[in-house]
Amino acid sequence: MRVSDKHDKIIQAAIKVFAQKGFFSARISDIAKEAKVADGTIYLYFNNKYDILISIFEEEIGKIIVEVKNLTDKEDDPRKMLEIFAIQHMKMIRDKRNLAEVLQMELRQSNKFMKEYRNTKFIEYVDIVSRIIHKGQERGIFRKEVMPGVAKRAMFGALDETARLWILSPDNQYTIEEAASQISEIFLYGIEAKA
Amino acid sequence: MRVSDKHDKIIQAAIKVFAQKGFFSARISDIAKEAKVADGTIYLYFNNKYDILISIFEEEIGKIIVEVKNLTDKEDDPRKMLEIFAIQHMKMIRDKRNLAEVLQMELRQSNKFMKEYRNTKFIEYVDIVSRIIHKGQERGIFRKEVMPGVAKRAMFGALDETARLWILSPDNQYTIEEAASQISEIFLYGIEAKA
DNA sequence: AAAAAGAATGAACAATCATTCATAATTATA
DNA sequence: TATAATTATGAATGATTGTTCATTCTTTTT
Repeated sequence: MRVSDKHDKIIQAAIKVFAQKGFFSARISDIAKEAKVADGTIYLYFNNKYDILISIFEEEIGKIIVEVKNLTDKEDDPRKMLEIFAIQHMKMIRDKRNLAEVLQMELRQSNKFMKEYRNTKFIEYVDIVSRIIHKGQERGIFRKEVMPGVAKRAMFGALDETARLWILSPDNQYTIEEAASQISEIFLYGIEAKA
Repeated sequence: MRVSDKHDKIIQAAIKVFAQKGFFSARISDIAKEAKVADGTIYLYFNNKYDILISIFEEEIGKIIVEVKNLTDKEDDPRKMLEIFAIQHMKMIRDKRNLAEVLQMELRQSNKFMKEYRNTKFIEYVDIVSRIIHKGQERGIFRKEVMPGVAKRAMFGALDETARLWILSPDNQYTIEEAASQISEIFLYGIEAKA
């Protein structure tokens, strides 16, 4: 087994365990068990428990950013781009539910216990929305009065919260795609310049 | 000093400490120190650490619900009601920042470690939005195609995420009131029936 | 095949804290 | 004022668990 395989096995196990129990309640021994590895082995690949979490942020968000950027960049119309972002974000959450839970839960309180760590990857991700909105405003498609800083957060928050509750009770009235297109529609009507 | 005073002193201290450190990193001794009380005294008023957190949820959210309900109920127009909710929510976060942090951070991961606890108070709060949207749809002010379940979450999520980042860096371009009215405007344009 | 290097193991360690409880201080009652 | 009842204290306890490291297993090199 290649070294990198074990690194990844631990990461994948940690995503699962963190998602189930949360960072603090998760035990190193839980992760080790899930990864089918001895407790001590984890410390051959990571410095400590935090380091595992940070690695999840860095590596896994990195992959998502690339994916979503590629897809939105294929479009030129900011309206379409916004819709694609919404749908991709939601699909990602559906397909990588454990990862999504870790990101959503721990991201929010990460600044509590990792004072020094700034999650630049995450900022980069949200800024995809920011740039789409900016582009739309430059072209006169979106209203100028809308503050881009507010709109991007609002858009992301709307998607994220909807996704969060969808995770908690997936036996829902609507599919994740329906939710995504509803939200992007609301935002498009909400921010586009009147004809 | 009346008994209830000490109960409240501990709650207020806990809000402060939980906001600063997060639930897990907060020590009972930190709370005791902040409340100017012995460690053991806390256990005369609360069963355990979780119990303090749950009490914060129950008691403090309860107060907020009453406030916001009273204010929105003074209005009859769903459009106005939505705006009032947005502004009140944001103002609350500005004025009770510590409380807001605790609610936002811990609420999200509370289901990870408190399996049995369902935060009915919180659901009640978000349902204020839900009912406003429903009302608007009944009157034909808001589009029927908008799914109320999605819209309420999207609205709440937008407010909450914007507030969250505002808390993290309050040296912002915009005031919390500006953000609130922007978001309610986006949503109103987004969901209202075309003339 | 023997020796060296590299990986993996998991029991043991040490530090951390939530919680308890014997004792003390305060307040109420007789 | 004496006694009982209530409230508060904080040192000690005990359970938990992240991390270490002596040892074993595996692979590579000579």
